[in-house]
Amino acid sequence: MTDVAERMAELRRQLDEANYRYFVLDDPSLTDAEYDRLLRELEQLEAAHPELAEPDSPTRRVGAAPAEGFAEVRHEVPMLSLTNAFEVEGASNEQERHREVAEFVRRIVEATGDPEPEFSVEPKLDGLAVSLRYEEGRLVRAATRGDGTHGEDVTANARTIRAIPLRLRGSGWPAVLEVRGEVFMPRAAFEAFNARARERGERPLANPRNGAAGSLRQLDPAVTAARPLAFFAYGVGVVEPASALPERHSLTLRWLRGFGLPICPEVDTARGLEGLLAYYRRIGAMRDRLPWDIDGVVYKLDRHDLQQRLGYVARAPRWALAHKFPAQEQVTTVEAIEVQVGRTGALTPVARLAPVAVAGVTVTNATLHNADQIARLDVRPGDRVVVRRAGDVIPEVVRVLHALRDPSRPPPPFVWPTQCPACGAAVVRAEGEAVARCSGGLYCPAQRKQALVHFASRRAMDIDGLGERIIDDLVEFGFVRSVADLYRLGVEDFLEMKRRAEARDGMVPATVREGRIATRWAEKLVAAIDASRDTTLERLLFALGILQIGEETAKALARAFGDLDLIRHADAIVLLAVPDVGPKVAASIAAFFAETHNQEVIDALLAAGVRPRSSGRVDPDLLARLDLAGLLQGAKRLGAPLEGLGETSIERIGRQFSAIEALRAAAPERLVPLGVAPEPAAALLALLADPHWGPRLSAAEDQVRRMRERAGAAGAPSLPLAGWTVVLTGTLASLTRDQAAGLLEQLGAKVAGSVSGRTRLVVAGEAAGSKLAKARALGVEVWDEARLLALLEQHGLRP
DNA sequence: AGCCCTCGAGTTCT
DNA sequence: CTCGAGGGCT
Repeated sequence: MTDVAERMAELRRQLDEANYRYFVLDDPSLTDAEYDRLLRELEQLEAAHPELAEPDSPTRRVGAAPAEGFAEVRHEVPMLSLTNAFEVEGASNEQERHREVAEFVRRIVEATGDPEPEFSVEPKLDGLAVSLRYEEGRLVRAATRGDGTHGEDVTANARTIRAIPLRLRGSGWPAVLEVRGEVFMPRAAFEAFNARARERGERPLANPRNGAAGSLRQLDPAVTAARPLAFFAYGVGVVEPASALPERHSLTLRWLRGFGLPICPEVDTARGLEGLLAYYRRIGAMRDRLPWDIDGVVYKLDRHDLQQRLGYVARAPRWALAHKFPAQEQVTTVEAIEVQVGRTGALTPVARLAPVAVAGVTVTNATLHNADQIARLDVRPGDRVVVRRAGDVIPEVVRVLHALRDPSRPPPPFVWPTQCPACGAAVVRAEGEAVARCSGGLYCPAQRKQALVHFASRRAMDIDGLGERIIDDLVEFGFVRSVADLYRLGVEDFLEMKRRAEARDGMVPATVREGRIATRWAEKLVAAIDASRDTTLERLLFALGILQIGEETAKALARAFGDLDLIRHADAIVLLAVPDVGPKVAASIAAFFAETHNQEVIDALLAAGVRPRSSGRVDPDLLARLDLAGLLQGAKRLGAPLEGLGETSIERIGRQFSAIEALRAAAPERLVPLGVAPEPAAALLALLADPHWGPRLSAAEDQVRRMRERAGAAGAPSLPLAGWTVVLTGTLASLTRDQAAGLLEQLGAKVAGSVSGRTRLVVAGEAAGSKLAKARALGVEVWDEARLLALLEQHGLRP
């Protein structure tokens, strides 16, 4: 019993503290979810042990006393709080999951005798509740809720909110009307406000709710006026004469709207439990698309006379219920901060979290991105943190609850490692770059493993079943060092690997017990590896894991050269002629192929029977760009010392000379008639004599010559959509987006993800959204699916 | 020289 | 999905 009493005291202390910080200081230390959880625990304990309940318990009041600086206002008709209902986690069916709502409806059915009572339903906005008093149609006072009976006078601030009318419209209003509603900050306004604040170097608001609450409690109304606040009315307080009030809540809202008061557009009515839950689901589904933050929906028995009959429990009406959505933010503890090593050696800090349920899934990890982010958040092992699922998918640490740190023993700050946690190599962070990298390269086991995972992944070599777990073991037991080793593995190798893994994990050797199944598994893997031998050049290029080479650049390279052999021996000068390849990317590719080890791996892959399919045809546009001028231009972009030699000069020189050799043999005087000043001319000839650049340019020229020979005189037939940038939007009926993109590319088009000035065509399927709108705004040509199919048909392509 | 767009890379959980 | 940075256009 003492334990229970202590726990209750602790809960009361925590809740009081949270109230104080939230209501008085506007600096919350707990999330709503955390606060609600503590409050409910205390409620349950008080219900189970009424003798230990205290009259001033946080469960008996809505908020803390008003802060100094605002006059106190007494609410004649108290501003009520609502009973909250939450989803029951892990419930097997709808009824059970919404048990509290079902009980709410059942009680009302019993009390009213109506088997399907009618409710007024509305979204529960996340803002600040206020009461607006209108006398003779004029706004005379605005007050915050405070503790429900005493609030703060915020008239001056409320008057600055444009959504709040200073005078009621029309003439049918009662002599005294108190309007209850929510002041909030629409999401877009919040984003815009913060963007501006950041531009000016001011502190951005933490979230729209705090933005609203903080703004209304500014002592200087000018500050409030600058904040983009909005208001929705959802009820009434004092109404004189009382007879003016309509008979139903839904009619009351309409009545208020008639006076020029904003009402939430999603307000509706619903019948019975099924009607309420349907509304809950409908609003829940559109939650992310709504322009304001909501944390649930509110159900109110529609008829006022029936409301009267049901009455109140403490401060909460029995005729209304707030049905809350599962929390999207939760508080948990950082158990450790670890550093992961990625495929490229990038070091990423990850917070290991005490497991916590956020919007339906259990979260245990959250990325911290990089050192800057850790510094910005000031997150340390042991900290209590607010976790959110960003975009409802990837968990992220929103902020650290620094107030909850024990000031006498603050946790030690996270120290960035100087050595790679996987291989011990030095950690380097290039100047001006956000990421730190392990310098171990392929000697680092973590990088090697990730390189293998990438190689096998779906968009690369697509080796089905070869996931991270298996690759870990293959590397650990020495079966595989490079990607080429995969093609040497047999069924027995996989079985042996599994036996060792099981022995290591101290498991019953299932391989032995379930020999058949294990053998089937190994055979499948070997077959999947075998199947990957038949691949395309672009997939293989992507799979190699060359820094800066993703799917798109791999595709561009494959399309331009049409042959692996040309690419793996190409100089950066030649690579630069590929569209979307600039100096950095070209250098990265050349550096990769300059490594003997990488060339050996490619040889081993080819020897193992990997056959990258490719057109075998050099893109004529590429060759066109690789004339003498193109080569010189490329050398200049790669840092060759050709200051003062402009583009037009290079063009002229290229037209005048047939080849590098001819230029090298030329006297400087021959360049002068071309309009080239003496110094740049000398610089150019010096470059050709330079022991590094001279031979390099000649070699590049040789490469281009070989490519020309290979291309032959035929020349490529031009494709119907060559040079077109096409964007797909909406859902196509007869083919997937990927298929459509593939077919369009076969016609020579470049398929982009978003509409811009460069877009030549938009293909719009069903339910096309913003991209279509933007295309129309920009006057971009728009096709429907039928038109696309007709074009494909015309060129012998079928979905 | 500066801006806009696109691409690459990393991330979570079922 | 989000960030950062590379590439190319104005």
